[in-house]
Amino acid sequence: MVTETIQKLVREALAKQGFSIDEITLEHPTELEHGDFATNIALILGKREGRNPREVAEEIVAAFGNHEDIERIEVAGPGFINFYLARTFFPKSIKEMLEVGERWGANNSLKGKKVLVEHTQPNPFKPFHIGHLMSNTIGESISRLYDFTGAEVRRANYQGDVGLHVAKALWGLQKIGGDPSNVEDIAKAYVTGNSAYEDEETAKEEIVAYNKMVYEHADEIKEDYETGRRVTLEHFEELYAMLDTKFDHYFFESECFEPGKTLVKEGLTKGIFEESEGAVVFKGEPYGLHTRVFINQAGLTTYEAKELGLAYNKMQKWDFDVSVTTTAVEQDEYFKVVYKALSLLMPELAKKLVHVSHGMMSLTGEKMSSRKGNVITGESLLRDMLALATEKVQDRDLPEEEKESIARAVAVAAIKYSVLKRRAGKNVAFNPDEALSFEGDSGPYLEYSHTRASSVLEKANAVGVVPSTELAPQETTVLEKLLYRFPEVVERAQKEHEPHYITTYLTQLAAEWNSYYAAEKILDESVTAPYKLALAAAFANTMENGLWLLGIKAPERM
RNA sequence: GCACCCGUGGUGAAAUGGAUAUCACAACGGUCUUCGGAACCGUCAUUCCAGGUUCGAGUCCUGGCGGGUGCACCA
Repeated sequence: MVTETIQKLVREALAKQGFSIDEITLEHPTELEHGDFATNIALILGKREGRNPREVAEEIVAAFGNHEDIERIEVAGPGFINFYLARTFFPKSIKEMLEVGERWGANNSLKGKKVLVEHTQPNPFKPFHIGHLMSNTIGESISRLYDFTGAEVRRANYQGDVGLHVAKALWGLQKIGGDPSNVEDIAKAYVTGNSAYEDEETAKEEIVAYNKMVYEHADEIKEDYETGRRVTLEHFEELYAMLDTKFDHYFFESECFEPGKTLVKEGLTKGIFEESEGAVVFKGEPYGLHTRVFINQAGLTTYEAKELGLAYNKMQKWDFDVSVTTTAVEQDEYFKVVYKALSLLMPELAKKLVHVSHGMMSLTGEKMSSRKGNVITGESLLRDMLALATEKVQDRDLPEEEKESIARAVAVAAIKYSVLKRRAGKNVAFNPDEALSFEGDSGPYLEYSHTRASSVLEKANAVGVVPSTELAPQETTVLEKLLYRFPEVVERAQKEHEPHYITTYLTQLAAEWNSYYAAEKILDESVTAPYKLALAAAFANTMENGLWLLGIKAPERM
């Protein structure tokens, strides 16, 4: 990359002038007029040597060697050194991105590594709620970012198929005479069971008894349990397909309590855990954390112990190098405690685990499902968005089947974009009206920008114009100045587990493309038409890859 | 009470300790609807408060104020 070229030149110039510095940071100035890259080394050196930073900058610049990719170097402001890339650099970069195609933006930083990404974690017998939608969106995007490092990536799902929620649903099914093979009945049964558990003492006792039966796999509930579990899990698969996610591994709580218990017992003999009030706990206080129960007084493993079991099971299943888990921020403190305990038990394993949290989504605008008096779940949100997107494409002159896939792509883009446009840990105020306006700052806006480029490419194909980077216009466009940065953005997003860098970049890129598109006619029969077409192709390629990283499809038309 | 996260135009967001804080929505005013108007161009408006560190602070530190989340047998 050019960054390495510049770094090297800086190092050489510094050596020539007798300066030394550990790290050379390069950044893109906010203002494009300030150049393509800038470094603040002169400010640091000036401070260290007690000299005027501008003077130091001038000396460094004077020692610079020439390079074909660099047109000029300037000292600016308090002592920044600004680099302006040569015109010839840009056509080269466009050529390269077109050649790389599908993997444009990818790198090989983790080639040969195995990365497991756990996300979504819905529970059988319970609705797929908005938190699951967020975890799915972020988890899938992180998976794809890792894919772009050259690592082998597998997606894992961890689901609670035992526990009180299951008991509530099974008890509820009995109560309302529901059909365990019907997901809607199960949803109703869960609501019934849940409120009965809160309000009625006898119901509560019965549900607790059901819970015991669930753990014991008792004959009385066996059939309903298995049917309900299978049906709800199958139902989730439909949602995953809509969201364009697939899982390679499924882990269940019912498989995790045994190994979890074993680990805790082992830790107890090593003094990592201790007994307290009849339970087995991990004291987090010495580490600035809090105490949590791993095995309760009844001798049952809690979620904490199962988490340890899960980590163990994952490792058994696939010997990964990194395992990322995405959950809601509510679990931040919980994860700190569990990982601390694990780091004492199995330090090698604990080192490989990363927890990424996402914020909570709140809905504004009180629309859609809430009108019908239902609770808004992740599923209902998805379906409502789909219905509205379908309405939107209705009047397009396209085959029905294509309209359907476009509506799906648009609905998913609207939701995913609003989740991925901000830092992962921040709460999302989702406004369906805004996301559905499909204007400006939105997923469909990005998709639309892409279809405009596709459309030009199609037209060019029809009239026989072929993209070429040979004859470039004199002036470098802002579009070109943004396009070559894509791999840097990808790298940063992956390292920080922050897909929103991609979203922000793509939005800026799309705005620039639309602006260019409005100002320039591409197929104008001039000698530079093939170059402008190459720009359109490079934009389409970058947008497609970028959207893919967000888990969003880029239709050819919409 | 303690801990963690967060406070940026009217609204939703962005910003690697850098240069004049960047976008979008809303509002207002425009655009030969050309290769697709789900677009483009323009106007308007912002870092919670008080100290501190720094050549330089939305960003780091201390103290307030406001919001969210978590703190023993739920997941």
